[in-house]
Amino acid sequence: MAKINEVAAAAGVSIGTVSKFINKTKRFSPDVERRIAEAIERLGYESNPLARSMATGQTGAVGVVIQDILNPYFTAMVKGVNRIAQRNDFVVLIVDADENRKGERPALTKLSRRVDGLILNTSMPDDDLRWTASLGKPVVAVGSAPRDGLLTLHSDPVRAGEMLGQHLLMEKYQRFAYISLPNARGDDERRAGAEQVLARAGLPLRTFSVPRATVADGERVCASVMLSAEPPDAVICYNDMIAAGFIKEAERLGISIPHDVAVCGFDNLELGKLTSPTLTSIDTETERAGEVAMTTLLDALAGKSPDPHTMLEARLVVRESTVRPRDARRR
Amino acid sequence: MAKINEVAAAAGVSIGTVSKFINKTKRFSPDVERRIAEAIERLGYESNPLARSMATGQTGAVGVVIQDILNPYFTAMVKGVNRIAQRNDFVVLIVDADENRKGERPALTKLSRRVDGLILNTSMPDDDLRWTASLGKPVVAVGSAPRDGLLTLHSDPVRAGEMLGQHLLMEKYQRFAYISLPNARGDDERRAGAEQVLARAGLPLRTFSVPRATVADGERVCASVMLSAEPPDAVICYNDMIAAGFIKEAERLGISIPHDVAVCGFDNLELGKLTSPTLTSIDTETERAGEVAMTTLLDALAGKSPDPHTMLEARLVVRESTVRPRDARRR
DNA sequence: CTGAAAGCGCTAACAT
DNA sequence: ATGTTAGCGCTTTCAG
Repeated sequence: MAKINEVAAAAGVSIGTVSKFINKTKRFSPDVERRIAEAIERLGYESNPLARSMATGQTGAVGVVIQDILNPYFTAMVKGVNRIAQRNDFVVLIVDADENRKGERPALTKLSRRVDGLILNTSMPDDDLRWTASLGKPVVAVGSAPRDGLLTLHSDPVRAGEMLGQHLLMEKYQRFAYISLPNARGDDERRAGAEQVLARAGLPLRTFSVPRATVADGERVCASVMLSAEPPDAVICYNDMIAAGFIKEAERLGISIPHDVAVCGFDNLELGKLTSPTLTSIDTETERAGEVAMTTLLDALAGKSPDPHTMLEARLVVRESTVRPRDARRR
Repeated sequence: MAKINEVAAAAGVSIGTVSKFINKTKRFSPDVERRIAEAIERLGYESNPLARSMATGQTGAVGVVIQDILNPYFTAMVKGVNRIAQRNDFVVLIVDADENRKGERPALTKLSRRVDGLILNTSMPDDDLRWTASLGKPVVAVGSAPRDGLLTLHSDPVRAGEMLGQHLLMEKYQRFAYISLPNARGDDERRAGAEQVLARAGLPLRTFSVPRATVADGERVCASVMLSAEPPDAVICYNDMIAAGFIKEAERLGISIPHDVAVCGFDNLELGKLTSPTLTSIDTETERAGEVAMTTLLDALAGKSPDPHTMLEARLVVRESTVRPRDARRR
């Protein structure tokens, strides 16, 4: 691979001139420019990004940390990030937190040395999150409440929980359960939102929990929730993965949705359109969130001081899993 | 952030000594080692990976190019790659080919400068694929037939098509259709495999096609396939995304699966367990493929010359979408 | 067993 | 308008 000095030699100019030409940081006489361009072309020269980073202190890379790449919620965000990144000639470095052996901090420290900024979408203890500000690079925390020193981007999870609760009340459900993913980001808030709305109607919310946000865990929890003395007639799941598993297992158990029980989740994943019945959920425009996160980061890197805290509006997406046919509801 | 010279100064040794100590490339007297360790600890020193790369020519990064990060097939592979990468202190750089504006070659050239090796899982013209060998870095092509100059990893797509065809024949289906994704990797082979098996039974295979491998496209094609003069009673889709969409739309159209038509796909995505009926598919152990790809790459980087061409066994996973209840089949 | 110094390829401030 | 040169932070050969 040709180096800048070879190009300079071939074009009969100095190495500095080539550098300036490449970075468009200075113009030269048409003759010189032509010679350089021609040399670059002929040698197939491409500037070495590492050497460039070394000299400029900028990497042209961003780090994205997500909880689990198998969860479409996270990949949707990555899609958005990727789109904006590639458009701006940035490269994205991805870390799957679930696969990370050695705690968050060491991993983040290592990662941060290789990138200009970070986008975080994980359930990370509050302490760790706050600590990231000390990395000396801009970080966008997706799904986190506003916080000094960080750029954040989120949609109100309490509000989302309320929407689901309110919707279920309007559909005349009576006995509510919440499937929690303890310690996950937004878990408490989603639950609290639903709980508040139900409490206002004088109705309690029972909580169950699963260890991971997977379809398999949703399946596993279904029987223990539904085959009990007083099963709920409406269950709100921490996310759509769990909800989808729950629905599938209910089908196997001969439990009819939404006739026997309503089921809903959060994130509005595409798989919610594939289940039978289709899944009611909360849409948070995840892909767009990724775009916004990356745009915000780029602005910060460009010294534009963007809005530090962006709030995205959540939307209730009602599908079959929570809506009883008219006559059934009347009983 | 502390630099190596500060550590050296603090420990009262030379900068070279610190470097050797860090890289365990040489041992020193207990006293010196203690002093260095202590200085590193106290200053919170971490070696700058960029400078290190500059000096060694190694980046500790791999590039992964996938077709579409929204397709779980690709993310499953990335999961596997990520696992092995993180275990070996490698970082992964991801590129979504669908979001890539400027052709494959420029994008790959740029990417390759930042990494030690590449893992490719895209549908790329054969020419381009062959060309990647000239990048001067090891590349693992997942899902590609063996090819000189490249490391490859794939499971026989013709065989996979055969399995599905044979299975459908055994279930006594008669009128077959294939939903193709033209130019996609393995499309021709999957189709050919099925076609051969059916031809042996004297049965033809009609081909339809979709522009993208998405659920939405599967939904869209369903009506035009099924609401025609002589609709098929068994359809093989290029992948599970298309198949899942097809199934969902069939449900809406009042077409019963597998009673009216059998549907199957490739990749054995998790969403195939969520549809109703559940989806018959071909499992290619995608996540493991990612692990193997990364392991192979690491071996190549370590100069171990691994098996250049690995073949993974595909497996037929029969679910509800292709199996008629006994009595229905007897008619 | 430890130190000095020459690079890795490029940028940017300073000369000319 | 173009050239010179001192770094960027680290590794590694070669001396001592």
